[in-house]
Amino acid sequence: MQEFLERPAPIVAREILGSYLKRSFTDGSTALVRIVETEAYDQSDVASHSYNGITPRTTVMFGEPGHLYVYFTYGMHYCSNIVVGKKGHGAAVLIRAVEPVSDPSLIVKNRRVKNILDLTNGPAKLCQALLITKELNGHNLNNQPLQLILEKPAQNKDIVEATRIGISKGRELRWRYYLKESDFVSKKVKN
DNA sequence: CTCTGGATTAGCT
DNA sequence: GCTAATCCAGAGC
Repeated sequence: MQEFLERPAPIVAREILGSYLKRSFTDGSTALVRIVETEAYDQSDVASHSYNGITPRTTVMFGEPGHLYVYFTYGMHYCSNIVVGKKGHGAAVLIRAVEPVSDPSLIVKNRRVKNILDLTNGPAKLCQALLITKELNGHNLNNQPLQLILEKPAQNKDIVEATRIGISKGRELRWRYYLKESDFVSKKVKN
């Protein structure tokens, strides 16, 4: 786990597609989801929160890989990242979309959605569905109540590489990755 | 201290 | 396609 995560963010972002997150809720239920879309950020990248070095917010990003970096944005949303790279590198992988593996009804109650496909197909949506808030900022993903379960990397032919979404700087980097066959990807590249 | 803009989303036109 | 919702981190003074 540590070795896998200690590599550069774009590599981990690509290879972590298909891995699982397991969320345990306080009522005893658990939800299993599969990561289908990610973006990479690191300190050399103007779009990254870590670009200007360690601040109160980015301390977690500069800490141990395998921990969760949760940030609050647009006055109402949380987004989740997995800290990657060696300690001190300030790199992370934003989880942009997951798809439910276990019974979706366990998490659908956390969000009001008409279409099941809208349940977890965005970085803030999946945080809402899995009840991820700043309380979990800095959480070690080896532990309850949120665990990362690594799987073998997907094949290149199943992965699409694209530009990142929602940023104004750093548009030239193609650091977004998603699984071509997933219906839960937030936004696919047009053909 | 003040100001700016954001790794978004839902709902409406 | 457009925009309101709604807060706070970070920068500049």
